[in-house]
Amino acid sequence: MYDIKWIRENPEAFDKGLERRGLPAQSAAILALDEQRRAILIKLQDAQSLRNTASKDIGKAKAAKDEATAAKLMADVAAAKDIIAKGEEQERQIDADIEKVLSVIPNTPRDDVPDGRDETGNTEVRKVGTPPKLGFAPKQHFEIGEKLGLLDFERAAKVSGSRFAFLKGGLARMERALATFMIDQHTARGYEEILPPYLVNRAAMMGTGQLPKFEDDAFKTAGAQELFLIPTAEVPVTNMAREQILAAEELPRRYVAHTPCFRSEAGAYGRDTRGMIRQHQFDKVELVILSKPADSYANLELLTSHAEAVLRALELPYRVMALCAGDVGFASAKTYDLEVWLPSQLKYREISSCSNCEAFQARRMQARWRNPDTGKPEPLHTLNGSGVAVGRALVAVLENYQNADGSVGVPSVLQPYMGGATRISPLA
RNA sequence: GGAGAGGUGGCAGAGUGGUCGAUCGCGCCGCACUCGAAAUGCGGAGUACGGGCAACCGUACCGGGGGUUCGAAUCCCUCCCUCUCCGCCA
Repeated sequence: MYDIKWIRENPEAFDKGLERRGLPAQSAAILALDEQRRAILIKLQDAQSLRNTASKDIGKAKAAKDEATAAKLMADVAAAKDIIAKGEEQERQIDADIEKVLSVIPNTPRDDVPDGRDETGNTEVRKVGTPPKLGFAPKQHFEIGEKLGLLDFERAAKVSGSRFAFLKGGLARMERALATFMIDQHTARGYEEILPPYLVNRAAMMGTGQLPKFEDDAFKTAGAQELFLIPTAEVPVTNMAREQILAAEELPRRYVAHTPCFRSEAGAYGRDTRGMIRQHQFDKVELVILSKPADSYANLELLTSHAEAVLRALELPYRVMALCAGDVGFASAKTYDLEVWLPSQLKYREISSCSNCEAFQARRMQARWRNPDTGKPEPLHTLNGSGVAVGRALVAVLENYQNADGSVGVPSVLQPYMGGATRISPLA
């Protein structure tokens, strides 16, 4: 969400940001609404002011038993009331109009974000590790899992539908081991472990920017109480700061949360239909940082390096991509994606996305800090990143650690979490 | 699910129709005293929006929304939330 004052003062920068995202300029239309709003406000407040002073004088006149003056003043107030009622209605309307326009405008990409319309404009920042030489034709992760008898999409289709899976035995355990390992690694670096609600209200979804624009992507409860299944732990965890004013000493706050994530994948028909790459439900370990604005880009580098550390520890080859202006998410000003190597696809695939949303989400949820330089509450900066997607990490381990005989090696850092097992074999 | 009690500024807690954006206390900031600190004294301090070059002025906000009234933190309706007891339950 934009600060309308900022648009007023920086209309060119605002339109430039929209243009970089491939959207038409909107500052003129928004500022016209803003002017209308102020004209309405001035009228309304004048009338309210008149009513307030007259009402006080009525009190005084009555106390002085001056009924004639009181009666005259009451007539004045009656006249002002009509203006007030109309003005309040107009203000409500114009506020709603402005909110409607602003709430669907994405964040401005930061200057150092590369130009580009879509993912083809993303640029590689660095590449770490080398793809394994397997010496045989690599299988896809779902072939490996099904052959082991530990991954079952057909049963899941009967129970839940497409894009769900049952994990069994060693695979289920490895998923759990991955998540626990990741959490342990992040808490050791000072992140506070959070177990948040998996259902959130509309305001929370608005706060982080999933709503109002992307309602189709979310699962929603059908009962009397409207709740959304979280598409990422970013939503509940970032919203912990909603309507708070944090002291400067409390920043940065670093949180790690392991949760299931639920996505309708409404626009993904036909993409990644087989396997676990794109599911309606998947687990993710999420990192969230609440930062002072001045530190937020240093924190983005740090956050990204912490997500990378997971892949390094698992010895999975990956690369870091800087998303271009046309590809950064709605709420983000700058995003790095981590992409992990999948031998069966001979491709790097997204496994983490690390974003600095600057004040965009903070303004939506009124998350502030008290700036000691000004003494005033100001929006803080919010960052989030996957550290990392657990389901996709499992996919990457299956493919990169597969053996010719169909078994799968266990990365050494995971072995302590799996009772010392060094490989996954079929269920006995 | 049933019964009751509440939601007021960073915290705690007054305020039941007018001069209340709101007493007092704690905490916070500044100043004085002190070598320094503590204690004490004096002073300051909410948030948002609008107007103004500024000093400053105005408007709104006492859980949300609506109503009564010339005037609402205070009265009425409604919704939400919290707490206590009972029931049920992992």
